[in-house]
Amino acid sequence: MRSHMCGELTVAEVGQTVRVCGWVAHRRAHGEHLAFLDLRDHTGIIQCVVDGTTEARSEWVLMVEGTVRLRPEGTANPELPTGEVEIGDARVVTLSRADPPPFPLDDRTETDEAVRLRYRFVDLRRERMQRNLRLRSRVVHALRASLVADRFCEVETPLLWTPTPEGAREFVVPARQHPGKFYVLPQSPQIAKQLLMVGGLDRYFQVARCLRDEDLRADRQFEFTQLDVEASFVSAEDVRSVVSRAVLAATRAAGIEALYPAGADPNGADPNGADPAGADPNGADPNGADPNGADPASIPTLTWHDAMDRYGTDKPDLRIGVSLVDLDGVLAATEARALVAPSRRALLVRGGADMARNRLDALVDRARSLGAKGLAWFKVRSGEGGGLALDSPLDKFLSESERTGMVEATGAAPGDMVLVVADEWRRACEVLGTLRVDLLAPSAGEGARKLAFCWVVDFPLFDGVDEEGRPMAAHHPFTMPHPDDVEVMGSDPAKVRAQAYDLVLNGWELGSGSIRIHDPAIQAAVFDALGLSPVEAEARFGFLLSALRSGAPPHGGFAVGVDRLVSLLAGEDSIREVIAFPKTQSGADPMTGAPKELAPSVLVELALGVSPGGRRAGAPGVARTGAEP
RNA sequence: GGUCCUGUGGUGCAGCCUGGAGUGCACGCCGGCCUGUCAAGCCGGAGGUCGCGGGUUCAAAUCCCGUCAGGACCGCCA
Repeated sequence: MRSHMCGELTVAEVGQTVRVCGWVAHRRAHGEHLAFLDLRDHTGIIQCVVDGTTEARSEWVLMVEGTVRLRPEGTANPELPTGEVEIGDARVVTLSRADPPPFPLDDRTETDEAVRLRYRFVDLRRERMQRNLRLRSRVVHALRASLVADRFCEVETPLLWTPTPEGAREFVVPARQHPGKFYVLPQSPQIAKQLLMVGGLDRYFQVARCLRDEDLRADRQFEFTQLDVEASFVSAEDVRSVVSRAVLAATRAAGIEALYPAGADPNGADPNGADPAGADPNGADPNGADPNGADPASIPTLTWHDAMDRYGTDKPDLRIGVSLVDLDGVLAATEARALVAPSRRALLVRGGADMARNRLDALVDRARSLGAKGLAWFKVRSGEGGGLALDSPLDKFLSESERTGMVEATGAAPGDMVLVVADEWRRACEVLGTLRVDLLAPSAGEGARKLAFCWVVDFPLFDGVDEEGRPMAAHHPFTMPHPDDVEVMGSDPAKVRAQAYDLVLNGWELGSGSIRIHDPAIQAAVFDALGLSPVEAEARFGFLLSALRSGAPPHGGFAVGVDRLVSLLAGEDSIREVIAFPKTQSGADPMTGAPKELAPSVLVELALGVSPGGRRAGAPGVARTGAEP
């Protein structure tokens, strides 16, 4: 039907008769003798010159045949890649007419997202969406190629799975042939992939759809995609190496070569000097000869404890070249009662000394809302005789050695500000860690091309307690405890480290994984620590426990959040921008009108009854749904 | 379950705080003119349940209450 793509016509094609197909991006009619049609496909735009008039309008679908020629002297358009040439003597065939577009398709105006989603089939024509979805395709292809090169085998697992009442709320599917019984859609293929290891698949991966019926966010949809990985006879390092190679291949497929930081200066390095990865976005070749060329060691690893201690979070943003500072030594004997606590941590804010009082008050409020008892601030100024002075309500309680100690420990200089939280260790770190991101994180625009991956390892096995005071699994209940900590599992569960690890990118958790328990005895001990009785455990996970008794290889794995990875690589704040047909925050689809009620006959066949009193029982708002074309 | 922001011709916004005629801007749409434009230009025109309901008021886009929708966040997301 077509001989060329719109965006690929150049001076090399001058003189050729070509046929292109696409949508009318712009029409410029000059009376009865001349009209210009800008024809668009996903490769770009080409100007077609009609000698006469045209009835074509915006977004009509045309086939245009004509001769490529150089544009007349002085009429080239340097803004267009095809701007040197045009299709002359254009003969136009209308393939499809179109209503006027419901919103502008250029990227200059930001249209309301509900309108975009209602007409998503039109929204997807926009350059931004084409770029994002094609980036996603390259990234997923690179991930697959990397794992295949590492001898992994892609296996599909069931979508109609069995309820495993742990963790996220599950989507439920009625079983027509078993009235009153239900399948559920998998929160992840976690157990299935462990069974594949028992089944001798050795190295499995899947680009897997996962479904969780939890409230939606900018970075969360009901259904999302994970690169799911599991391997037998591997160490945690082996798994991380495989995943590192895959995500680094993905970043190269996205056209981003440079990682940041090469070596993080924990204190005071200026991140603005870093090279912002100026790679050609179209230059990456996902089919390159060696999909695993990058060195996985270029992703730094830190322990969970160090991440909490230095960055106040288990998902540190290493683009920020400032970390938290321990002031326990400096303030060991302080007279300042507000700074007496089990732990004192400080955050240096470069140039923060000119922060206005109302912003300071807002910071203190923010710290309190995060659970801190207070937030102390010290503005650093030049003092008498070249020394330094601190400007703070607490300054009068500090000794001279405490002043100089604080300044030296944080590396503060005149014009800077030091924030201090005195509290329990974890709370002090978490509060300052949040302020660190609030105050210092690069904006989406300036930070988008900087990629700071890191691995966080040695997570605690348990985190927090449930309503009945039992410890809860921090990762999931199949995670292998650290071998040195197994013996204290019954006595001091909080001390038990897990062989679990997270991959973090720019302060976002990209995914997590662990070495799994392959020993039924250890699995039983973990279930016991979680307060799960043997009878309960057998009822819920009997098939898994049976598998572990049938010759289970040591194994471990990982899952990468593909939507988040792609949105970070694309520089988008919301994963909805890298998903073709996402749902709104309330879980609706403005295009199809889903979710909808079912005909009573369908409910009868499924042996389902709908109880009255549901919030949308009367179904007002039906008139607003459904963009029937 | 909760907090906050938003809702005004097809699109993006202003108007709201301080009530007084559906007032304004830009784009788009329709018609006319126009032989080198490229976000074409010039002239003219059409297009509105100010999300919805209730209240206050002589009078409500504007103030109050409720509700719906969209968004950000908390809870939640093993």
